[in-house]
Amino acid sequence: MKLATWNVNSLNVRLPHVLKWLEANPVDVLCVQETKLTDDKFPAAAIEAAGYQVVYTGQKTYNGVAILSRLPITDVVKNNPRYEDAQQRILAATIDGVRVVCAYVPNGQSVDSEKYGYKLGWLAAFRDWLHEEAQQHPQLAVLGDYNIAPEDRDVHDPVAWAGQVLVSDPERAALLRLNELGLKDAFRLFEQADKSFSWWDYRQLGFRLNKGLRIDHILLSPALAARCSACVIDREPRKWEQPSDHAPVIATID
DNA sequence: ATGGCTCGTGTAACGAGA
Repeated sequence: MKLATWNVNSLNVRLPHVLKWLEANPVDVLCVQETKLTDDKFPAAAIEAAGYQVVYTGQKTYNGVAILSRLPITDVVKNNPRYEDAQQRILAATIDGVRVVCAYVPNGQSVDSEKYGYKLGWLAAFRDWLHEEAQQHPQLAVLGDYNIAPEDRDVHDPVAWAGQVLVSDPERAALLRLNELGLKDAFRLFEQADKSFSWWDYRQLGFRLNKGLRIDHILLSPALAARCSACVIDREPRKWEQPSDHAPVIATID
């Protein structure tokens, strides 16, 4: 079973990229973030024609998440039931015995903004809810755009980024509290090349100079981590015309 | 240097992303 996550930065613009990528990478599950589409505009028919079932929850202009699956999807939950939030950032579903959570963690904008406080509060509530999910579902995978680079090795220039949003200590501590639930970063279960990133700024030749961050993650419960045999970032679609600024991350579960 | 891209909105700049 292959599970993937990809922040597409507008599914309206990126639907052709998603379909092309799925054709070359027929993963079983793809979690998508930043669809930026209300549900009435979601391109469900095109995705189903490609052989995927899909569930989604979106809003106008911002946020929006979806789960695409080749296998039946059951027990769908939209948003964190413990946290009142108008922003559409979470979907959970059970697929082939695995509880899959698709998450778009708030960006935070900057450490001195109100949005940063929202991000930390959101993450605390996310942790509390995942604690329950982990107890109910031993086979738990939490995939998404976390908007946090866990360590300095996940940052192209740790000195320039020190203390900034996506990298700051409180954000990293919030991510560690998810790890304390037993959730492991699938990417770090394996040897990886130095300077492996999942996002590159559109500006200043960010991708060409590999000035990136690793902020998209697949966290696995202990039972799933034990079944995981690979985790990779696919840089290929970042090279395509009109790309998303994020690359997909894929975990293989045996 | 608060710039540099890209997207949605809406049809001109502007907010937001990361």
